[in-house]
Amino acid sequence: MNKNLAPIYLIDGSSYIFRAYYAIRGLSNSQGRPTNATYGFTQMVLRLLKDHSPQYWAMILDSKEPSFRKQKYPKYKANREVPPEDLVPQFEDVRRVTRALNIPMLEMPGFEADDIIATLARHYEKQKHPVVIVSGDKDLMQLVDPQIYLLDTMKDKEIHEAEVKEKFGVPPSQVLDVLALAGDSSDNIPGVPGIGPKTASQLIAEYQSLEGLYEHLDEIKGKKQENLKNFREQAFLSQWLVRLCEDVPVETGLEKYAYQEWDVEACHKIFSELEFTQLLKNFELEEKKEKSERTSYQLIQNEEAWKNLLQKIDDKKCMAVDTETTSLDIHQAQLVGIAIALEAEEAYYIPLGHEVSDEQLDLKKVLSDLKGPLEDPQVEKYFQNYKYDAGVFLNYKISVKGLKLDTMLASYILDPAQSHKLDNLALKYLQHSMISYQEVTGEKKGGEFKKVDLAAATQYSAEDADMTWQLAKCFEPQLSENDLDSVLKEIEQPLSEVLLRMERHGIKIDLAFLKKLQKEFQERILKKEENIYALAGEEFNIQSPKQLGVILFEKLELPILKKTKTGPSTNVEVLTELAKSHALPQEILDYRSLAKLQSTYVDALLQIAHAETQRVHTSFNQTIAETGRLSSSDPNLQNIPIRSSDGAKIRQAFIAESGFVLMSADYSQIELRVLAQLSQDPALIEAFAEDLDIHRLTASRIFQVSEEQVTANMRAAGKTVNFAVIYGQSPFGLSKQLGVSQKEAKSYIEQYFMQYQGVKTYREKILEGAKARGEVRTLMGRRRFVHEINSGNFMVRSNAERIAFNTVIQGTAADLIKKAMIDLDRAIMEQDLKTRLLLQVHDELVVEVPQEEIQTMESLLRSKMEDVVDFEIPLKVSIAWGKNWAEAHS
DNA sequence: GAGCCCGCGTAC
DNA sequence: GACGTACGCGGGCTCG
Repeated sequence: MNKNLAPIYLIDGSSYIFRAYYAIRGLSNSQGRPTNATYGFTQMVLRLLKDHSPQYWAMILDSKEPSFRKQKYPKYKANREVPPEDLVPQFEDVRRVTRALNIPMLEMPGFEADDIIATLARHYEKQKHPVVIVSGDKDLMQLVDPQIYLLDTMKDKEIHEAEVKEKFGVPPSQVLDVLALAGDSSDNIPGVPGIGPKTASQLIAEYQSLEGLYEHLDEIKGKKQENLKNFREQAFLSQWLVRLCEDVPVETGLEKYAYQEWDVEACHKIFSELEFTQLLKNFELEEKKEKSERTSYQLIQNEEAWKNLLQKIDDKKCMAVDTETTSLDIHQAQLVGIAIALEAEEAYYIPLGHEVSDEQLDLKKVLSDLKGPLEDPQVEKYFQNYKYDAGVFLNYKISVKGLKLDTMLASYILDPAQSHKLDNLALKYLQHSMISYQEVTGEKKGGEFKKVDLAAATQYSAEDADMTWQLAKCFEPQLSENDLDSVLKEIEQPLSEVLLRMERHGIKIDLAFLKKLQKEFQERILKKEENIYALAGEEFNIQSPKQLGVILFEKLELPILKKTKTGPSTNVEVLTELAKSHALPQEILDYRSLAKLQSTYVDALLQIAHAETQRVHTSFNQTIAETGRLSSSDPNLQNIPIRSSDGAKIRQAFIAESGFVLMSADYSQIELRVLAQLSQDPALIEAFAEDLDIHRLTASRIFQVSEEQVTANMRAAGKTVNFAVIYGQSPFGLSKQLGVSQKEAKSYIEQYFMQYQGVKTYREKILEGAKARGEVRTLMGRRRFVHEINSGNFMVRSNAERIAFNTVIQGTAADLIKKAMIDLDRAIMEQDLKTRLLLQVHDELVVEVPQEEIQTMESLLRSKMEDVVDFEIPLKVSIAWGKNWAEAHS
């Protein structure tokens, strides 16, 4: 191939439309217009453009008119005659996209796309101009030669002569006859009965061609010969059908296929119509520069401008605020600048720490001027992620008050499943595509904002504040229309202030103890490792399920009990079973649990604890869990081990400051109590009213024995079933967990609902409401959409039903503890106590209490948690304390 | 080397 | 296919 010339790319558009249609299912815009094929097609073209930047190209499509093949042989492609109903309108969309992208488009009545491709390919081949056929279609492989190859963009594969030979066993020139002989049921190419692709390849490889084969028909044995003889005509008809026409009357001047820039306006129009939002975003990058010049954000660089801005803030008493800092880690973050919006499209940027020679106001001066309004609750504020910006200001001893609305929290409350990032929200709710941080810092990653020049920084940062303002104005009516005001204003927003304090305070780690533990674990891990290598007879990476699989299932020939997507499973369940027949699996299990504790907890905590203070500062994420729970990360302190004895050692490393204790308050069975209250099931209500052992009660009811007759095993089963109900577990899942038959598990579930009729009707009521409204709500009005609840697919629907029911229970429990945190925090502030809230673990609060406040806090925790709502069902809290977290569990 | 998915395991 | 909600580790693959 002549590598000095830019090849011409001939795109087999029609085949891509079909491939995209079948590969992507169920994509449509909000009007229900199908877009799957168009989307896949467009993606392919853009990918081609990005990866190969063709200088010459053409989009070749099938004509709507029947081809010459069809006229001679009506059955040809008969089963493809009527394309699926939801594909039909997409043919025109594909043409519009092609026109918008300014790709030369070719179609010719009476010919198929393949014929046009063959014509052009042969034409340029003769001129020694390289050709790339963009297609995965095997019929086109007959065209491959030194000057021509196929590019399958979906598989990202180039098909040259060698690949063709590998696939068909013959060179490209003979592919035609292999295809003819083998036939193709999807195109109604008859071929010869009894001869498939394999046999066809062999025969053509041996006799070079169809003609050659028939000359030597006598050499073929048995049934094959008979079929070849009987279907000779059909074989040559097939050959005619498969052979591509190479003289379609099309334009061949190369200049006609030269690349041209796309039509931005047309692209914008069609992509908006089809709602290709991601693509739109790319296109809007183009327009953005103009736009950002139009909206004039103001750079505040001198005293006069600053005084003016302060005056305006004082007049309006309402602003959106955003900070730029040196780090996302709040403990490192130093201010680089502050952006303030006072109206839609009216925003200001105050640079304070840029590394430029331009004039900047003095940081101290600006902060001392701004402290008043920021701390004034009468000056209303909008933030995107208040917790972060307020934390930054707290680094400068400014305690922000007057949070009116946090757009991130509002987004979470409106739809917890959506993205809550500012740029995504601006695109979705304001149809505005924002400048990205990367664009502004001009670096792939880790770009530093303080190095950005002031003009660019103003455009970027003021836009953040502007969008925050505009989104807040957009969300306010939506929140009240959907009765979501109170959960935002009374739960999430106040909570974010509590969480900010918790995160900043952190929890103390006994580093010396943890280092000893690290050493102990390390030694035990090494010993296990030696045992494992001895038992396996070789060294391998124990942490690689793949390598472990080879040892267990190939070398030792242990049975494969379960498979994952990628190979045999080696999880606890499997290894526990295998441990009965071999010593190695148990050793692996022991190794794994130690290695897990070591890497996930011991190493990580030592790594992340601040050396001077010995404290770790988790992030409590408020907008992640779709049920309304919090999540914790960096590090995650909501999954510190408790069950195993080694795991519990890790809890000992969480300690109180000297003179303090750690106190933990646990809600007892909060979710079951919520279930009892919401369902009003009489048996559950009575059980909790009398403080019975609920798991024992459930056991006695599902096993139909008296409570005294319930054994420890039965109680354990009762407990499992109680949880199974909350999670919506199926008989299959329950049976696996309990180790009983599916039939048995099914009877437990049935018994449960029989015995607790109130729960049964309540569940039905929730599902009914969910089906009618497409959403569920918690006690405090927190909403979660469950669109899939009306799906025709059993599995999808069942999943939605589990989500619906579980969300009401789990989410209500989350509401309760969140409210308790707010109440508790308020009481601590009002009474000016030294106690600090440190952690929340879904149904548990951990506080650090000075010795002299132990009694006070025990009763305060109890009252704030137990009295958080007025239920008929009593809420019960168990409290314990000690010098570390392990001791703080009773 | 960064970024992502997978398998696995920890919590409630 | 089968239990709701999370986070994060190490392995291993892809891509630049």
